[in-house]
Amino acid sequence: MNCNIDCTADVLKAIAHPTRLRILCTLNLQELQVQTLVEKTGTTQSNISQHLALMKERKILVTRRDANRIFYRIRDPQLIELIQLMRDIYCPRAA
Amino acid sequence: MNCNIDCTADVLKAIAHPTRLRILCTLNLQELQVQTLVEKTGTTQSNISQHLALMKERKILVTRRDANRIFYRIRDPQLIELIQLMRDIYCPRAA
DNA sequence: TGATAATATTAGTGTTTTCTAATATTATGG
DNA sequence: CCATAATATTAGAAAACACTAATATTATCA
Repeated sequence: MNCNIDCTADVLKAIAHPTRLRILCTLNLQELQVQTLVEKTGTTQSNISQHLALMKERKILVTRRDANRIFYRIRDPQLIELIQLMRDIYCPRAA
Repeated sequence: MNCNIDCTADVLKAIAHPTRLRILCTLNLQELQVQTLVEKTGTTQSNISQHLALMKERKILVTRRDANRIFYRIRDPQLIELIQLMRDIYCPRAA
């Protein structure tokens, strides 16, 4: 009956934000550098960097450094399925 | 590539709260009246009522009236599986 | 009908989150 | 070493959220 409530709520909160969801959907199964995510999401570098840090802290994302670039990717690919399932149930596509 | 970002984020946000998650885990597959949820979660009636309303608005919960009691249940049972999967991936049990 | 039980709503306040702007850090190549 | 590119950090203001306390609504039953 223990649902690890606080921890689970914390992780959910970390993905429950439009910009962070957009980052996750953009990443999908590939790894991308910060600059690419900035361009694709249309917000500032600082803003993206903060959202990335938040998700990295919670082990949602992992990084790899290559020279002075940092590549981010989703640690557990199941997360994408989870998000899509949530969308299918609660946000059915219009037209 | 469309993830229905804003809608999905909104639903996720609605479940990403310790009290609301506790309500969902308490409900699980049964229906319960408000008073029962108040007792099991240990917060105030007003507080529970507000959280319930929020989840009902987003179609996460549905209600049934019986006399002057309102019974709440989770609309889509898959949600429970989703939450448990999230917990398994990100919040592995200690001990 | 009037008292009571169950639930919902509202208003206000305190806390948390989010964003922006400025600045710092790290690594590279010339 | 210096200029530059890529990323991270910080501080502060604005917005969103959550809680409490008080009150309203709805339905029952004596």
